Amino acid sequence: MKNKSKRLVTISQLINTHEIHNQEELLMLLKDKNYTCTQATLSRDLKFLKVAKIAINGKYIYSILVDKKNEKIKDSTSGFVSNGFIGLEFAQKLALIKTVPGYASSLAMVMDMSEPYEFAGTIAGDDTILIIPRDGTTESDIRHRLILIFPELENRIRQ
Amino acid sequence: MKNKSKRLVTISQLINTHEIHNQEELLMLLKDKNYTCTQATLSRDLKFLKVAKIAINGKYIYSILVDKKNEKIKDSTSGFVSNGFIGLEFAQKLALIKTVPGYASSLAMVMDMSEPYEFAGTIAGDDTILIIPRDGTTESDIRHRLILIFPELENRIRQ
DNA sequence: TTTCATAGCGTATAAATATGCATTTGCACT
DNA sequence: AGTGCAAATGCATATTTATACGCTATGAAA
Repeated sequence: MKNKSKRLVTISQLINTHEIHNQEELLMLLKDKNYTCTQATLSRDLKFLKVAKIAINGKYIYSILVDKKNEKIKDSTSGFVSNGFIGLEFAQKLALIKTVPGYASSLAMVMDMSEPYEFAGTIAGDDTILIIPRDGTTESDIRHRLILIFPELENRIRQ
Repeated sequence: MKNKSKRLVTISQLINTHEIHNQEELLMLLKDKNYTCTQATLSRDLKFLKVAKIAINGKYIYSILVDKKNEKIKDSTSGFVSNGFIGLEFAQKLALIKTVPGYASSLAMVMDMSEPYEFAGTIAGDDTILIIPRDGTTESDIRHRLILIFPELENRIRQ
């Protein structure tokens, strides 16, 4: 169960680093990394990750549109930025992230850059970020999305 | 034979203007425009056009990647007092206005000056304004109020 | 005009993907 | 520990998509 978010992170990494042509192939790659699941689960994962299958010179490969940006951000700043993270809390259908004073806007900026569907918008103060979830988005959806953006915070984001 | 290129153009237009969930649906839309072909042909066309099927909001829709980016670029360049306005959205009974980075507070200030009854309050970040509607205020009320404040944005505010 | 070569496409079907349903698992709360 | 819930997942299958194969139409070259 709590394997899911790790698997999602792994999948998005694999997709960014490999040419994956179908879900069977992805299944194998995951098996190599000691994740066992079925094609059905992958289908659901790919849906969640907004992975697209697209033709590139005659072949179909998977690609993550939004998370490609993520990758770039992560490379440079994410590790540093997420230092400011203190905690996540939900109230009135809204998500609130507490940060070290001064860190809120940079954290929010990183979050916004990948334009996650689940976030209708975010507003950052000095030490608090307010995330307004899109209607229909669950607390769990928000958590998963945040883990994708900040994998290193998984333990603290997971419920 | 030379019908193909026309069809391809039509297809890409349809994809940019409709939410198409599968090739059957596209087939129907094409039939409406007097193109007759089979699913097999569409599959080849979509491959050629590098169209991707991607999950948005729980549904799968086709999208042409390059054109999506263009759209985003277009959105953030217009010219008026309401310069920075990018978009309006409702979530969790709140209204969210997206602006060009840096523009949120000036836009919010303009809105606040007329002290609209419908707004219990507004909070501006860097590129997002959160409007908290008074209890009993509907989405439609908010839209009308915003149109009064920014008449030039009517098309983009009206649902 | 005849002959090739090739692009375009339909048919049938293979391959790939999505999903309804049932089951299991983990968690919160007694 | 026991109960109830919701998330996670597998299984089986429906749905969707890709493609092998063969036919036709078109144009180029002889």
